Amino acid sequence: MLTQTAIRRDAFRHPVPPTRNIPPAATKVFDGAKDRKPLGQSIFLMSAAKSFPRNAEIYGENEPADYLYKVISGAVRTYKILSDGRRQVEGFYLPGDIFGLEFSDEHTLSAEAIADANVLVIKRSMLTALATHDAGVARELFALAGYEVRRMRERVLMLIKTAQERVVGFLLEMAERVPAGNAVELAMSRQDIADYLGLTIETVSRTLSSLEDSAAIELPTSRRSIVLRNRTALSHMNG
Amino acid sequence: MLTQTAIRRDAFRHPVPPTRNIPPAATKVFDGAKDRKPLGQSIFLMSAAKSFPRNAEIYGENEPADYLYKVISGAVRTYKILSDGRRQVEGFYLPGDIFGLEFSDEHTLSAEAIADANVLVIKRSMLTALATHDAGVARELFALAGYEVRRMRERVLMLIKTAQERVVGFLLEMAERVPAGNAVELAMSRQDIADYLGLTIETVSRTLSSLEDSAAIELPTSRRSIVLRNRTALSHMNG
DNA sequence: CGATGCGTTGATAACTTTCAAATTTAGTGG
DNA sequence: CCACTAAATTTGAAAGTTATCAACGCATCG
Repeated sequence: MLTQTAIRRDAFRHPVPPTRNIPPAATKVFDGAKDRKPLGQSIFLMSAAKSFPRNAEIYGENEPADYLYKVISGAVRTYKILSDGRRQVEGFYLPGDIFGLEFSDEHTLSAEAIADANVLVIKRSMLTALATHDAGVARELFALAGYEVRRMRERVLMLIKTAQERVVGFLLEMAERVPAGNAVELAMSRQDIADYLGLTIETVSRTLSSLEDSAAIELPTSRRSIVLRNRTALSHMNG
Repeated sequence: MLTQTAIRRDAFRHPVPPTRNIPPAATKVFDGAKDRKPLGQSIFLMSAAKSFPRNAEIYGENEPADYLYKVISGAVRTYKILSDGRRQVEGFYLPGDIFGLEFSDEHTLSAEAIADANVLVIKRSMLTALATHDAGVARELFALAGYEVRRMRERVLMLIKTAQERVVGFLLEMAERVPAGNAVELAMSRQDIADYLGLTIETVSRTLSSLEDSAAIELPTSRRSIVLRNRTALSHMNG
């Protein structure tokens, strides 16, 4: 919808940050992962780079799902708007994360850049073709699907819990995904978090304040940062 | 844990009910499904049959995930027990449904028979081997993972809604999965439903009563049956 | 430095859970 | 087939949690 920069074909030379210790990837199709190889190792070799300004739409629900994406920098959210206007944020994607995986012709979610984002893009038809001849690619695609399933199962588990447990779970999740000590830099707004957790922004805010009161976290003036003060206590609160 | 009958090797001759119009399966790995082929067509050709009495454990969390299962008759639930005793039911599996798909070495969920159940069982190592040589098997496994992802996404969407929306969503889901007109025969108890929807049994019961009061459904004396009286109204309530 | 939007806080209402008890169904044995 | 027991479900009342509506405070950016 909004701007998007030109597509370049030099993905090989892109300063791709080392893929973080994301999901364990399966080494054999449908086999358990013993070794923790980063995901999407060979999937994005032939990709193009693209960038999106803050709040730009990357793809929309019901649009053809012709590409797979990998975040290089910035952050992305996928979401769905319900008929009554509620928004459900399905996931946050940070550098190294892959998003846009679909199993039918159309996207079932929309994707937007939370902050200015650079992403790698690869055509799905290309991947399909590659997977036919390269077992490694097929394996990685399967591993990707597997990672998605596990992530979703954790998400379901989180959504049946109380507000405090959800917020704490979110903080711990983020702390794990952005390993920068105890200072967690959040790319997303409170509203994003609320829509991700199925809560209102007020409840998220109140819960954070309450966590600060109990000395479990600290809320610096820079609102997008949260410092974990007592992980043990937080883990305990996580259910 | 409980009894389990002998394993037979004559799965070919088993009166396998026609796979219902479950998930659309991809025809090409990572490709959208144009044709709606039933899932698990070739996966269970080499399977063994096994039966489990009501409430018997089929597998437990943290046990090695060495098999994939397909329901022939009866019903199965997968679930997880949280540290504080809460139970989260992850899914219900009816005849034709496949369960037990995992992406690591161990089961992340437990599975139990809701009613006396006959299931087909196939070794995962066998599938892995088959998939290496048979692209059809590999495709089906990928499609299965894709179906799981979509199911989970719908589940997440359901869990951010109100109690009434969840219950209505559950009823419509069941009506779709067990196409028997408007009389939905539920295999599971109210407690199972509650744990599936992240609600208490009282809330589920009250919501059903309320739906009956508004003439949207009818609750016959046989408690495991629910008649949908007004699907339009129900769909409207579904959000 | 002031507008502007994001985030926090307060008060109240709505919803869901909890605790308790009443009903009803499914089984069992006579 | 009926009475009886145990289990499941429903219903009621009160408490607890989260949402809603409203106002205020405070970063961010022009």
